[in-house]
Amino acid sequence: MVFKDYKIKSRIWIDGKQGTFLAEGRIALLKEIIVSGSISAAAKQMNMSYKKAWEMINTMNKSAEQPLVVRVSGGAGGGGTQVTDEGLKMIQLFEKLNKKCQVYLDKELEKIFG
Amino acid sequence: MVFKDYKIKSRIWIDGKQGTFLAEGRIALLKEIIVSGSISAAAKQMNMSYKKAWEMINTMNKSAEQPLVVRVSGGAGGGGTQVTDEGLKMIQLFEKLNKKCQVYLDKELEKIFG
DNA sequence: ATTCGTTGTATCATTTAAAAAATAACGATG
DNA sequence: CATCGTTATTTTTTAAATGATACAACGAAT
Repeated sequence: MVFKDYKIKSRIWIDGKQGTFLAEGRIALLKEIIVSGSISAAAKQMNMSYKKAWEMINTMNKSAEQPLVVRVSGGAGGGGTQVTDEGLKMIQLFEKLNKKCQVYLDKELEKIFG
Repeated sequence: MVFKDYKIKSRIWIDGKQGTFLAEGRIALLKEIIVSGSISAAAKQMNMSYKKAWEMINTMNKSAEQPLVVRVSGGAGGGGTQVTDEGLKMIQLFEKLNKKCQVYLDKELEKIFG
């Protein structure tokens, strides 16, 4: 069994017209936004610059037919960001697909070298 | 059908003790080496620096139980590099797995949104 | 022992990407 | 209309990956 010391890893993402639509980091970002209700707080939590987080959110929203988040600038508390139902659906979709892919690959490797 | 404008993409790789063992670029490099019998020629063909190609080859060989390439320095023609049978097996394994992964993901997306 | 083209190694320059910082815009609220 | 913390944008700085260059080591062949 040569392959016991090796691990197979995978990364999936979904491309749209504007470039990358969904990927691991973006999903994590969405989940942090759900918790904090703020891009800046989510970015800080993830040790990511606000700019990068904003750009991710922006391209995601542009790529999506329906926005994944709604952003409010100004107002009481300065504003904030909410993940939409569409956003929740995308999170579930991506994570389900990602998990399935991992399981499949592990099984394939096992099938070949088991 | 919301997803007709989106494409799912994937990337797989195999990690060993020394870090990345097999990945897309390394497989392509191996294949170029088969053609040319030389690291430097393969690197040039791929628009890659010799140094980077050499480092890839080196970590691959260190991670493998049996070397994927044998390198000869000096001699008639200056030397050269040959891909071993083990190397050929790894190429086949990786490409097979990669292809299967793509097919699987496309099928999964179709199953959900078809 | 000279030649050859390759592998192998080190150094420096350049380009690119990421991070950080600074600033403006926003708008409900008191 | 001043305040607040957020979103949004621009600029600057830093770090990292990449590229280029140069040169030593190698060893069969002539």
